[in-house]
Amino acid sequence: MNTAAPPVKKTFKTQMLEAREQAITSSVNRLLSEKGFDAMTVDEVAAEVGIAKASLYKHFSSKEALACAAMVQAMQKAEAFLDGLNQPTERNEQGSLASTGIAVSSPMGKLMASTRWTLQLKLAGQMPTLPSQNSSLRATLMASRPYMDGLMKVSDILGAWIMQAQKEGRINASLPPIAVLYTLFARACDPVVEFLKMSELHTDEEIIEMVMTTCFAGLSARPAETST
Amino acid sequence: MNTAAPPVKKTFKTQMLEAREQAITSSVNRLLSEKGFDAMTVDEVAAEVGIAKASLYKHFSSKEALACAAMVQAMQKAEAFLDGLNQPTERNEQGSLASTGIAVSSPMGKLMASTRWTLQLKLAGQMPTLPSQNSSLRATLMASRPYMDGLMKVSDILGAWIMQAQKEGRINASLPPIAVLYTLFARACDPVVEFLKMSELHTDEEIIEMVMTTCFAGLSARPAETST
DNA sequence: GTCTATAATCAGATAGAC
DNA sequence: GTCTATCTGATTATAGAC
Repeated sequence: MNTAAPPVKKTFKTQMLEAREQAITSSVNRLLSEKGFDAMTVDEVAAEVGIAKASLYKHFSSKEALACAAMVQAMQKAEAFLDGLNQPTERNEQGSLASTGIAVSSPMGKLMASTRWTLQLKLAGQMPTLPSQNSSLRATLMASRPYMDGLMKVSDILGAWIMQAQKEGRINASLPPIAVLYTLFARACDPVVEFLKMSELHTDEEIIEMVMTTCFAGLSARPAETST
Repeated sequence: MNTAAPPVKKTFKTQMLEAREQAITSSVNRLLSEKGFDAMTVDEVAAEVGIAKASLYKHFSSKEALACAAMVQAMQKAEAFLDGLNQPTERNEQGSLASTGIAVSSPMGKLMASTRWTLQLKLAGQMPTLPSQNSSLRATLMASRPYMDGLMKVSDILGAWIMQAQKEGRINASLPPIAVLYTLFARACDPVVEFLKMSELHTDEEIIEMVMTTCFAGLSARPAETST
């Protein structure tokens, strides 16, 4: 069948389009991470991408849609990472987290790896922070199928790990899974990371370790853990 | 001496002024807590207070100054609360926190009481949330003596408790005190509280207990605590 | 689809009467 | 000090040529 030719051309044009849009969402992602939705202006986005503002609006119908696309992309990246943790690779199967007896392949290990990944992304300035309060963006996100789909998939994966980790006695079983889930999500916009970064007293790795500690072990001193 | 009369009148006028400004900061406080600095408009503030926008500007020179006044007030309230915990009242001396052996009068007990108070205020919609990213407001706050004074006093009090609690083996001594301080401050803008509140699955008290648990005990299951 | 130029809107701030 | 009415600037969004 020679129906192959037209699709090829279409694919090329589509690829060009997607590459441009990819460049846009990438810039939006950075700006969103740096200053947040309200402080980010469409002019800045256009300037950073290197195209005219009007051209932006040919790709995205509003500032909210722009931010939404970036959030969707971030969500899909997260989903891909979580899926990767569920793939039994050699690294995942054999690794164990430093100074704990927790295997990377265990539900608890995956939760910790996910959290660490989130913090790394945030410190690298690649984690778009949605203002928990802004309503116009929230409305757009809630109405976006791709975003909500991604959010649900991520929630499902994490939720399953949380419940497994609770059964295995790793996560405090007295906490509702939803509370654990929200607490993990909240690491994506934890101001402690920024504050510690601004203080310039610690390396990124140290900051991550500290936040991981407060997140999983809490502020209280821990009695010696029972060996595993 | 009959120099008493003029001061009386002046005091009265001052009181009127302060009462009005108190009403303004109170409204700002509520709006700041509800929607944040960016989403809050000066028109809304004027409407809620019940005066014209121009009148607002007779009291405060800018939107930032408006928010700053509210933040200062909140900070002073916090300072007063912390001071109260340091006063040896009967309640403080004898109380002990439910289901733990931690005395309210101990440094750890005071830290937990402070955190609980913060969460209660937040749930009551009385905790003005400063956007960690907004720069114009941050600049104003940094330049405000009353705010910075309050911030430092609060930080000093909490910092002292933190170091004492670390010496007593209550707070994880491997965490830098500043990281602990930031982590406690962050409870004032913890999105987990809002998320859980929105889910409508839990009472305010339950939400507070969950956040207190994740904050101090962490997400991980804890082995049986050594008795105290 | 990209551009320049411009419209439209909204919100912070002010003028000037009372 | 408070008001109404207005200014000003910034920002989102679009018109129309190419």
